[in-house]
Amino acid sequence: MSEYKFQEIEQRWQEEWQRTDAYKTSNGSKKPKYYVLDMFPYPSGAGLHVGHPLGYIASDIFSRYKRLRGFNVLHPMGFDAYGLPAEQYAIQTGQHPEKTTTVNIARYREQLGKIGLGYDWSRAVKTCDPDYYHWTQWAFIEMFNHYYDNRTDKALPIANLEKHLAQHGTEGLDAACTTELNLTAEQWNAMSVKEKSDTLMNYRLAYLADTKVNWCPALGTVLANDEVVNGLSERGGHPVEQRIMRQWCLRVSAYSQRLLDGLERIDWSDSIKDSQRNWIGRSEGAEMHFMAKDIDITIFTTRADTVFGVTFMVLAPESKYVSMLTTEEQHAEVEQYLEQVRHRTELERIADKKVTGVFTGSYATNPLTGKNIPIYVSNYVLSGYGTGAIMAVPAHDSRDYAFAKHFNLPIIPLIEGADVSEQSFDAKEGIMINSPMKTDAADGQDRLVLNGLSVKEAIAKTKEYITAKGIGRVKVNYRLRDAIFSRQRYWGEPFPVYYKQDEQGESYPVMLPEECLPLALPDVDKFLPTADGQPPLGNAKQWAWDEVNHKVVNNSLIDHKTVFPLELCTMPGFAGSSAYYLRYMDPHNDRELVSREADEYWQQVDLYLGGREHATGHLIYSRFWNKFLFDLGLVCKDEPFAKLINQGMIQGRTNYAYRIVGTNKYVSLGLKDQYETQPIRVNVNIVHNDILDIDAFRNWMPEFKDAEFILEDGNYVCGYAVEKMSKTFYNVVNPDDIVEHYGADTLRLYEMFLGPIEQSKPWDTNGIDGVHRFLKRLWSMYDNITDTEPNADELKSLHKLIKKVTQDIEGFSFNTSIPAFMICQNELTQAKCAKRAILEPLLVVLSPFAPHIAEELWHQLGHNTSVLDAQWPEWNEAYLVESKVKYPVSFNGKVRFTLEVAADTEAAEIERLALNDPQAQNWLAGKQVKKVIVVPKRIVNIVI
RNA sequence: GCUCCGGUGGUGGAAUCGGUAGACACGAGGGACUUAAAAUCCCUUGGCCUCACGGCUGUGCGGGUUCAAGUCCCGCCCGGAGUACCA
Repeated sequence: MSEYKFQEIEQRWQEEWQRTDAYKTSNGSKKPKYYVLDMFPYPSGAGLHVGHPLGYIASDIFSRYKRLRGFNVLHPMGFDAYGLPAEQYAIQTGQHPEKTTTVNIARYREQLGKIGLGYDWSRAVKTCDPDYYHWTQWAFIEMFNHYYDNRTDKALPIANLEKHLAQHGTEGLDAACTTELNLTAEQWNAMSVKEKSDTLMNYRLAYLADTKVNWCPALGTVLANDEVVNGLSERGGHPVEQRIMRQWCLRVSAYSQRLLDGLERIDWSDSIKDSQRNWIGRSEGAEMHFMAKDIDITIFTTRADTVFGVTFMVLAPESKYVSMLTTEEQHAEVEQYLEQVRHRTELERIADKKVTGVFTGSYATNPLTGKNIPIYVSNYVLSGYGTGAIMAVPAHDSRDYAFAKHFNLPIIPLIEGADVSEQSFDAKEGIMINSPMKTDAADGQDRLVLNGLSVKEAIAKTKEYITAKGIGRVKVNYRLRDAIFSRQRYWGEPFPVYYKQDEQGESYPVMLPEECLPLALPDVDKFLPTADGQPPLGNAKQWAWDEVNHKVVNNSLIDHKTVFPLELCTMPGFAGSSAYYLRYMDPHNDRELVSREADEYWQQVDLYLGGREHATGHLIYSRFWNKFLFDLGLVCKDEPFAKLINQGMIQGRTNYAYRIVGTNKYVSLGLKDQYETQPIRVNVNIVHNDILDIDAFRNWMPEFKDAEFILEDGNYVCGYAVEKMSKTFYNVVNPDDIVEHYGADTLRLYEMFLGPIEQSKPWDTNGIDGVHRFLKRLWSMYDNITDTEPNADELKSLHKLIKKVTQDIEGFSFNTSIPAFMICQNELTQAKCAKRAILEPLLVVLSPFAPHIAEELWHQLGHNTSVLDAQWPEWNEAYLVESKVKYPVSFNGKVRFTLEVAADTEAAEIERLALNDPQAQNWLAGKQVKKVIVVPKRIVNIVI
């Protein structure tokens, strides 16, 4: 019996596949296409751990399956090469991030290759490659040159807008914008270059604006909302504070509704669609106008029905109304409050739920009751949502309630039975009362009366009323904010932007001509910000744009006439990852992002695999970016990813040893309660099945050199806990080690066997031997192959397997295929079967999971073409069926039979077969059959 | 708080449309081979009762629908994930 030499087999086939370009995909093919994509990794210095390949293995299985099914499969891989760790490393060591990144990428490719993942590396992209970011910069320029037209619901050239403004001003314009403008054509035409530039910024899809940003002092850069978690930076966990800065932004919010609607048409998990819906945060409500003397304060509310319970108003500290409404007497107090708010970091704001606020001194008139109500400023109102001003209804909003209690403001309940003595009644249900209130002036005509209506009816009626009276209008609001696109970092895509000055010396941005792209990232001697606080690109000496000669020149030549300074910020991480899936379709095209032919051939990603942590980041930005390119007519699908699967995270399984306090003695898990112990994390790589390798432990670190042990049954048993996989917990398992020990095929099978792909689970090698044994047994089956015709049992076993595996792969539940292989193998071993007609198709269905062993055995069976190009076998239902009664069970006066019959057998036929079966008749002997119930799945219940 | 997902043996997890609950694997126990060990193979393995045949019970808890419920419905408990002054 020959030995299963997996190392030799795997190395040989990996080299062979590489030599023959086995995974190269062509764009022109008569076969139907299928595009499988993994979220490309950031190549970190730590290399891959066993958690990373989970999704890659799954997508690899799926691509191989699709290929065997006759599809032309695109399965590329690349690298999201810009990122903070390489830059932080550069700051510490002076090593150029490009160098670090190149080394890390080489390491990743080697590791991925060892797992036998079949990527077409000729299509690989990396985001830091100028040939790649050429198209990131290009897309940015296009966004700058477009605005969003709400009428046609698409992006249009900014030139159209300029023409409109020149002819009609803002009259008749319905475009996504930062603030609603009211301009006449004359006003527009009279503007200076700089003024026009500023005005257009209000509409451009990529625009420069002073915005409140998340500033992270430790990282020296701003962060997008999705990069801030609980007031700390996602990377590094540093505190983040609010600052007003001039930044490039993308008008993602213009696409809110389309991003929402698109979710209906794509096959993503409910949970991730839900996250996106939540993040976009559509809410239907009403805008209403409250007058404070001659100042019109517009508010947004979803509870128009509660307008009779408004007892005060609140403005966000950043609201433009604050300065307009603050009275002389209140001025000092308001200023002090604003100052206090300004100095708080995001984290402090989240942690501190204390009610704060200040009275402006002004009053507004409730447009429905005519009553005067005080206007406050408080940071519980956000400037970025709605209009930055609210009508406060303390009886029915918990935040307003807390504020009213604190400042002793009246609380008027508006819903029958609502007890508001202790807390507000926030539920949107009940019958309205006090609307209008008894104290309201009775003008007798056309008044809004809500009493007796349900909340829902009252909202509708109020909206109708305020619209008719011109007090307000129906309005939809979105929580989704525009993406801040500038980062004060070195290691990112440079903006293709330079700054000119007008006659007054005011600067405004100008895009580089598209034919001058890519604008390459310049060299710097230091990766830190400059002494005067400029971003790291401020250190570059060659960073000025010669407008005449179209080239980057030395900064000393800047004269603001023909040579201008270039933008010092770089783009954020999501810039490069937003359209990379398009580039794989046509990676070497130097004239466009993707050719029309390539785009029309590949269309969109059919299957996308990645972690769910990108739900509100990358997966929103990509959809936005793609929709924009779709509007421009450059891509043919308005959604980038037809189907999305989120693989779960593999957590670490940390092993613990228990040191007896104050000694260098360690007690086994089962005995530890007899001592006072202190748990110590042990390197998982010196523990097998929770049993510690004592010699390895002594050699692990000097402090354990003389360690003594109290054993149970001759072994030292470790405890365990599930934690994040991390170097500091000594629980990182490197896939290379597993590959060396068990082989790539075992690793692949085992990762799939661990559980459902979408579920997070700890890495636990305790079961890996079982999977490895399966492969060894399988290997030994191929020692004696005969050409004998298979019998019915063998065919049934094989076809059961084909059916199961086919359905599993289609349904993406690979974990249940592994048992199917084991069962089949078990059945065949019992049948002493080594028949070619059985084992050949078996190899084909196994090959996506364990490609190396399948390829080796395939060749041993005499094939001289790769198993990659075999044909996926179809199962034959006829082999699976025998008509016989199984499992007669009696209970509660019934006899139940399961019949194995063909799937399309009629109910009457099933009943006949059941009653005529000899085994069934034996059971029914001497009993009166009262009723026969035939239910789906060929189950027969006979009531006696 | 809100939204979503989940709760099945000692463990990871199976169970398609409501139809034999616990597949498969690990672990554990027993056995074969071996001087011995490793490797390999075989048997047992939810709980309770029984020499056995077999029976009872059992999918977080309490109800319900159904010939039939891990699965569907109602009400709880517990765990996980996401999100949060979003008016």
